[in-house]
Amino acid sequence: MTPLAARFVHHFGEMGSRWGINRTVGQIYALLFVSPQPLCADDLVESLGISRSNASMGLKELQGWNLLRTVRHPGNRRDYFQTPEDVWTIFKTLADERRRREIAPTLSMLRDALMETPESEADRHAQERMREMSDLIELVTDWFHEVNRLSPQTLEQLMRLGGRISRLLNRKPAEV
Amino acid sequence: MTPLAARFVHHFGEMGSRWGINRTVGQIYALLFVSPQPLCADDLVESLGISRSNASMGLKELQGWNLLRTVRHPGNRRDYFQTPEDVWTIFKTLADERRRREIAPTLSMLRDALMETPESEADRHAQERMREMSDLIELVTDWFHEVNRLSPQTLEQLMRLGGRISRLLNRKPAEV
DNA sequence: CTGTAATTTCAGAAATTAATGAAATTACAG
DNA sequence: CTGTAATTTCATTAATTTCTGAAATTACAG
Repeated sequence: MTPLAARFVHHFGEMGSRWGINRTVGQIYALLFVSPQPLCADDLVESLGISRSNASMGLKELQGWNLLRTVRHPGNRRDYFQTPEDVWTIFKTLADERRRREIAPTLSMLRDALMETPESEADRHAQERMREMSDLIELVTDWFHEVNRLSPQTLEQLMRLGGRISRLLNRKPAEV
Repeated sequence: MTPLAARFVHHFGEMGSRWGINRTVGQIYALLFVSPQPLCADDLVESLGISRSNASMGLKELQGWNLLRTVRHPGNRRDYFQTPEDVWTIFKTLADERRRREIAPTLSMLRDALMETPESEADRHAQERMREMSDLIELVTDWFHEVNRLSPQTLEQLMRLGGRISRLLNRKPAEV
């Protein structure tokens, strides 16, 4: 690994805990992301100085996130791994997976709680708050899900528009 | 705490680790969020069965995220805490803080790395990948930042539009 | 098929993170 | 001011998470 790549890999290791992944998983993904060719588990062991089993678990974790592509060479029984070429693909996958793991369970809990008949004034108030949270989360995640289906070009167009979006929205409905 | 509130609080405790906060912090915020009135540290100690020092540290952590409002009653030296009334405010604060903590450091590292002169073909490729990542992150976070400044009404309008946004974007530029 | 290279599993060790209780500090009611 | 209620700090303990090495399993080259 060159010093440049090492800095990148090191940073991903450090940030890992803030992003809800462990150091090794962060480093593995960083290394695969900047690598010019796919790497096998033993490459990771050597470059990152980790155990073979740790490499295996890290790769499995990343595969569970749908963040890896596997490549096989005929006449060689090793698995080689790479990240998707297109960074938008990575971004969308990350967004989808985080929605599934970090938001969907909460939405489901909220829906259940909102079905209950409140037993007291305190419950009534709690349900009101939960309703507000539920509506907001649903609105934001459904929107994100929709927008995530747009083509990278349309998405970029939308992003570049930024806050000027409000001008578009303030036209009269018939125009839209 | 009623069973309904307890379920909500328990869920936030469980999800804490996925969200990058500890169990106690998650539970404190959940309890304050559904509580009809502001609570003091000792209320949290009693309701959550945690130590006084843990309550203090949890509250400090949440204040560091700008997620709490403090209320004081004259003639009483206790601090009372509540969450903002408007869930959009909470959402925006969360988004801003996460950008600052989880994304800004990476962007800064990428900018530094992209200033370096590549020493090899591998470095050249690594920088190309970092450039792609940097551009994407910058585009998305700047956009998010802009959109976060819109009024809750405009924001809701945009969200409700969902994927139909592409129709608006496909008009000829002069119209926009 | 067979032998073995490659991967995975998993129990325990190591490292990290969270929570407690006692002591120190702060801040305000009287 | 003063006394004390309230909060914060911090060293220690507890809990959790991560990592390793050995053993088991898988899968494919020959």
